[in-house]
Amino acid sequence: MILEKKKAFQNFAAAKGLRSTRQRDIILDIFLSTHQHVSVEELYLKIKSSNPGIGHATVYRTLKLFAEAGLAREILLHDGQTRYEHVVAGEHHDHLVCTGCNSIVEFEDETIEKLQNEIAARHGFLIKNHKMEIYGLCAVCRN
Amino acid sequence: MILEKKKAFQNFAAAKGLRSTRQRDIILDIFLSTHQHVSVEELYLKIKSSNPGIGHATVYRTLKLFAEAGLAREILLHDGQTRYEHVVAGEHHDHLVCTGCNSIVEFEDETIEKLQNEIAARHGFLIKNHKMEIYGLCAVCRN
DNA sequence: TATGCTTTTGACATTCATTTTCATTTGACT
DNA sequence: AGTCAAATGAAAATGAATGTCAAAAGCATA
Ligand SMILES: [Mn+2]
Ligand SMILES: [Mn+2]
Ligand SMILES: [Zn+2]
Ligand SMILES: [Zn+2]
Repeated sequence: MILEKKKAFQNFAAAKGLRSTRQRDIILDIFLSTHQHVSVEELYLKIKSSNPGIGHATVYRTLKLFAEAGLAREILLHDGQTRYEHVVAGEHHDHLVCTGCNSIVEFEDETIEKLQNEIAARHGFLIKNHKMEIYGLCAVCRN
Repeated sequence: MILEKKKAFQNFAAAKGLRSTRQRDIILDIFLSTHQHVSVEELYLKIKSSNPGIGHATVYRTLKLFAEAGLAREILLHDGQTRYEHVVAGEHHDHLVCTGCNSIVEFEDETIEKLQNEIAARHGFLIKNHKMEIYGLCAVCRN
């Protein structure tokens, strides 16, 4: 799965005429080894610990590339930090976010997705993407 | 309706021991006279034109109060600006956002709201709020 | 392997929304 | 009027993200 993603990025890079660089390899490795919903800063720090040379700007730039390549999805929750999560081909999910402990639970709901399409159609919208987040307290934090 | 909101803020302020100030009155008046989904900056400029003395910080602080008082809802779209919209008691809606012309269409969907509650319950979450935005091109911009 | 051209990088500066600071002003109560 | 905490606003600070640009690195070609 990790190999597939590396392959996918290689293909994307080749198609776009991007060069293969040590930095991009490292950042991809570390991103793929990371849990879901990493903030750019978290990732940057993790990268720095093994590769002190890599700069802030490069991490930002490279994550945008991953998103463009379809490997990563940008997530904007309400903490002022951009996060990225792994994209699993053909899958989609939304998020339950605990405002107590910041944990995130993922969920999928076919019916909601279908209703979203209907709503968009009814208003003549052509959907590009959507976001849906439910904020509240998780089972642990509500007590 | 405007009077009710002013009353509601008075009550909120009284309950919280907040003082009644000229600035808060002005900001509330202008907020209530404003169309939906105003950015803080837009509101600030509108306020300044009639009341040059009022500061940036006060507008930010006061809008947060309105949100806390239940008069306003903070809306974070993806343009880096915080917006506020009017809250109509007992009503809730979500947004279709056109990435072409930045227009916003509001919609309500009972079924989706119900499904959200079920999902949260299934995961033991206590919902505080949620956001759902569908991004795409409106009927005009898709052509 | 060396050359030449172009992309990429990273240190640093910059931007921009929002928050903080803090001296001054103001509201509310006596 | 006097007291005092709350509120204000100008200016500075913050912090995420982006822009700049000289130096470094990739890659095609000789
Ligand atoms: Mn996720
Ligand atoms: Mn709205
Ligand atoms: Zn929690
Ligand atoms: Zn449009």
